[in-house]
Amino acid sequence: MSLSRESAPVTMEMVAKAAGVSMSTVSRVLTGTVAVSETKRVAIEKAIAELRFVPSPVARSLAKGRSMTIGIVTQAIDSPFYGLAMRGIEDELNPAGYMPLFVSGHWNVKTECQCIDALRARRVDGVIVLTGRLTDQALIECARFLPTVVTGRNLTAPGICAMNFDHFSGGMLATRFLLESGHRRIAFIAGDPDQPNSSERQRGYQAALEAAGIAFDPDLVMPGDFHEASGMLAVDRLVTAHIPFTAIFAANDQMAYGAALGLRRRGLRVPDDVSLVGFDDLPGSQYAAPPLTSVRQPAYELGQVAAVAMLQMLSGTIPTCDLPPLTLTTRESTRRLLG
Amino acid sequence: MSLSRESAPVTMEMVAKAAGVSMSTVSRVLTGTVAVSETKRVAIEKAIAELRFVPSPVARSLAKGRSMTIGIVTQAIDSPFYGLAMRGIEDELNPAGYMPLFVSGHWNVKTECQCIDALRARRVDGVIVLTGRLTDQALIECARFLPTVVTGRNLTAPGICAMNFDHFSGGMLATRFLLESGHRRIAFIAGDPDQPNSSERQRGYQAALEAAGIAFDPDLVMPGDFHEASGMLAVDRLVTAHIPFTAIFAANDQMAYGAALGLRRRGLRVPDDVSLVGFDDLPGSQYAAPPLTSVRQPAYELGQVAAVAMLQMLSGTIPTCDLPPLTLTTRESTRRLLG
DNA sequence: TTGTAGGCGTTATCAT
DNA sequence: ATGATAACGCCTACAA
Repeated sequence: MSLSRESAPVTMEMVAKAAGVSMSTVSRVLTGTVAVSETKRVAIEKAIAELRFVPSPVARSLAKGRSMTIGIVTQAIDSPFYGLAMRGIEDELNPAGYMPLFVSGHWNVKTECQCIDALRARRVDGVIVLTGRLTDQALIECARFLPTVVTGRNLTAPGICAMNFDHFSGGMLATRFLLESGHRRIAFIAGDPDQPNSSERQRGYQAALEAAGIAFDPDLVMPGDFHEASGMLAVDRLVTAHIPFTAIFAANDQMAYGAALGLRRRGLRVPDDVSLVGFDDLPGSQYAAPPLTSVRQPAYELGQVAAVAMLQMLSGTIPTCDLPPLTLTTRESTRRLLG
Repeated sequence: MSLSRESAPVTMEMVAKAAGVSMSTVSRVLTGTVAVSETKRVAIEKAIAELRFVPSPVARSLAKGRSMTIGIVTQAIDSPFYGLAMRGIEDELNPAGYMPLFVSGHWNVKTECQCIDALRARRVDGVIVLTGRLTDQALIECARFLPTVVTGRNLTAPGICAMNFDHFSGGMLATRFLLESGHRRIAFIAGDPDQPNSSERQRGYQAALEAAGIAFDPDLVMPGDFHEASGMLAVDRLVTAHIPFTAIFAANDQMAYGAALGLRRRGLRVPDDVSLVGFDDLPGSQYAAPPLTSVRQPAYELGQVAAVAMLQMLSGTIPTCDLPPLTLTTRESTRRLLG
């Protein structure tokens, strides 16, 4: 296994020698800043091709002070939701010559801070923070050094571009749909209260009830943490406490999956006995059994918009931080309640 | 938005000046290679802390020729299966001071090649390829320059550490379980034939049938591509063609989800009418409706083992490429067929 | 248009 | 133990 690998990479100096020119000239055709005589250019390009020379971004970074790398603080590299956003970022950044550097904050303020430090140490040219629990202050501090875009919160500060979906409206959307389907006893499974938009969704739920003239019943609100198990537990509690309900609105799809399983365990069918609505519209929701009605958060587009905004900041133009409105994807987990 | 950001980062030179020593000495306490007098050490450490100095990995890379970065060629940054592996990699690499650099090959040979080129250009210290469609030759070529570990295939070559689960055994495991549960008409939904281990799983299926003395019926084998839709389509075809079956073994969980939906659409219940087994045991399978019986591939552990192997190669020791055997996780999607 | 020289922020090799 | 000094590979004035 102790293999002697290929020697040092081809350098610009070798190219210059092969083409019979100076390194500066090579550098010029590489960067394309200044005109170079046709004859030398072809000679250099030939040498580059023959030697299979690739300029070192490391050296380039050191010389220019830019790394062509954007740091992305995601919460978990295996998150189904942020995975899509990462993909959107990737798809926008790569064509622009930038490379995303993904690090995971794990919904932990301290870890997220370390992520940002690590990214700054790596000399990234900008930072995109996908939600997380960082304080606004920490982000403002980050923006003092680097162009910063953050999703999942509203924040106006110099050097920061924040973008957020309207989770309140999303909460209303789902609840209103259930109300219009004839449901009156709608349980709500809340998300992790420590996460930014969790309570917004609940506020939307309550607002929709109020608008429909339905009294808010706190017994119908179950705590949750955005994971499947908490959705299942919520159903258990509801049933055990003999609290009547004909529909459930879970603050995210994962909890809805858990709730579906909980209902199944109790012999309750979806949607025949209970209608179920989630939030996020994860890719898997399309193939859940039954396919889940959910408030769609276009995560891929979120990533794209975030990346474009970063590119704009980098090029000195004013970033556009506008996100599309949330929509409801109706599938088979909900049904009209016949009066 | 045109904010004037903080000026250039603190350099070692500034630390040296502040501590009244030379840059070399600062470098020494940083790298900890050579002894430094106690008095100077504290002075330097004090200066580092006060100036909040962080050494530049970029400059360090240039000087040392190592970037402390490992390139990871994953197939999709949002893949549920490889997401777990990436997490395992991350969790092993970070404590060792290395940072993973994730790029996506999208199951496309050309893209994967570009990924490797991009990683080499970024001067990563090693490459981990998560499966993919690269030719063995391409990997051997890669290994000429960088320590390379690859998952999902068996390959013995200098400088390469390959690791793979025993998909044949996995296929047998699932099929044997169904056979032992009394099933005789077991349909198989195949995976993408272009992916390395796809046919291995099918071979295991056939071998198990043979071992049980059951004639292999090609009508029971449906083509698939590892995506949900193809699982659903397979069920459609099976039912439409009036091919009798009491169980389905899908070559991965995603197709099993699709199959479950297809069965549901046809009014067939799982597991009452049809038992269903998947392959991978994705996190979501635990909360599928019903929870899915599946051949468990410990993806997180795979990532860990791959990362450890890389670390071992980097440190010059012989890497261990052994993976745990595949196991079967039995859940509610399968039932004993009463004879 | 082209080449020379200096700098980017570290580490490593020398002397001392 | 410490301090100059030369790499590391590239970019960019500056000069020609």
